[in-house]
Amino acid sequence: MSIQGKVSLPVIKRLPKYYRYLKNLSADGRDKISSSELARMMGTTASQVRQDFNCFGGFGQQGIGYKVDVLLAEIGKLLFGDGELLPTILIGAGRLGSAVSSFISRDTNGYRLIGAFDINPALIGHEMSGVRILPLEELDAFCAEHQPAVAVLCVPRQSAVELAGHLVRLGIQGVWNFSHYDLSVEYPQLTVENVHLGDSLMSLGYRLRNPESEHKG
Amino acid sequence: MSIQGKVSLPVIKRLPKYYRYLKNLSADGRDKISSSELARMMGTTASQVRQDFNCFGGFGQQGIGYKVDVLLAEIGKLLFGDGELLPTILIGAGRLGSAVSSFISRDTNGYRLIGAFDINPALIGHEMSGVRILPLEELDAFCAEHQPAVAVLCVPRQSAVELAGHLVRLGIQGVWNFSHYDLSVEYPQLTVENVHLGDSLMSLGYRLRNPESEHKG
DNA sequence: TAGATTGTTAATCGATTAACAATC
DNA sequence: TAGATTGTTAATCGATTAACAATC
Repeated sequence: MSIQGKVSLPVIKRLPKYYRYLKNLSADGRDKISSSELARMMGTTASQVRQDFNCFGGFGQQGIGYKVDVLLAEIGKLLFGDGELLPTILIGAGRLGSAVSSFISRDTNGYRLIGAFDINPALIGHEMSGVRILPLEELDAFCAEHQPAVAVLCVPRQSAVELAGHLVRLGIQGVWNFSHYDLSVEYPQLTVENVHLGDSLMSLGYRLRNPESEHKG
Repeated sequence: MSIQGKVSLPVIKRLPKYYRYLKNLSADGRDKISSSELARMMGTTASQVRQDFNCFGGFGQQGIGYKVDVLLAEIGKLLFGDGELLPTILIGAGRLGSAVSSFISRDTNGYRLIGAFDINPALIGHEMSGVRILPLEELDAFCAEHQPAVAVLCVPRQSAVELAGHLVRLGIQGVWNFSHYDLSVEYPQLTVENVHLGDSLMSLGYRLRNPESEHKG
């Protein structure tokens, strides 16, 4: 329930996955689930499921299992806080930015998209996922007024570095970074999620070209 | 140089990152680099850099360091093979698909986008990153003729599961999966890279709401 | 009570880091 | 030769898995 201060990153990264599976179970009308069944569904072990849930305080019932709605509520509370949505801005409203903006408003909880920015005059003034696209020059004034907590960067890699420095000075706490640049190295004062789309595809290719799981001593 | 059969996933996932940094060094005209300097730049340790490089056979020079172009060539060869590009199709040519298609052709090596598919009549026939968008009905015939190795799925989560099963039967070896569904659980015969955009953002939010790195015993 | 399943501690496993001899 | 830096083995660290007593 309350944070023990000792939750490791691997566990945190699994929380959204638990949340997705529990959402599905809930939609299917299931009210109880055991660690072993959940583990089987998710491709992990019952031990890990129980270990993970116990980082936050056991909300299962011995001999019975876990109540789906209790788990959903507890993990939801952990992920999204107590209802207060994090004000979020998006910078770079091109194709990627546009796609990601709909994730923010549709596929995640815990965030509220309050502004979008671009330098392309052709995009400025248009609406995207419920907000109007503003010119980048208005970023400072906007942040001074609305105090966003999170910035989602969908800009080319070069721009990302300077922009991150600027965002730090504007009081941004977290960045979701789509550029091919590791912002966390240069800006440890930010909470950064580096998402390098090309990297994933490259490592997939490596694994395809070097199959290790088959007929090999 | 040749694969020892014992390269762990964490190492593989770091290869593209090494590749990016080495590309930058090369562009800056650097010809040599030590493990410690590379580590400092990337936010890791010299030990890890050397350990990683030695999974594939040492291509450094004791007392001197590593030659940037040698590293680039070796890691490039590991990631992309010996020049043969993996034929790749993309399914779902909406905003996300459109954004990702440009990554495939611009920001990665080792892949060749040979086809794109969608069910939306408004998109069919249009060009996207150098290929024409075809109706999904033509997928089977297309695969029979061109034998793609990789499929990039940018479709809603429901569609992804059935589609993956279908792709397996069509002989696809790897899937880059953007849907909110863990294909690797249901299709272990596929090499899958699950990219759940919402998940990243959720765990970023958790970390923002639970700062652990500051004034705490 | 008996069966099931959690909470939690202990054992294992694997990845990262440190150390140092080899060598350029 | 002396200094630097790799290759590689050993030590540490952390995460996952196994085991089992507690308990519904």
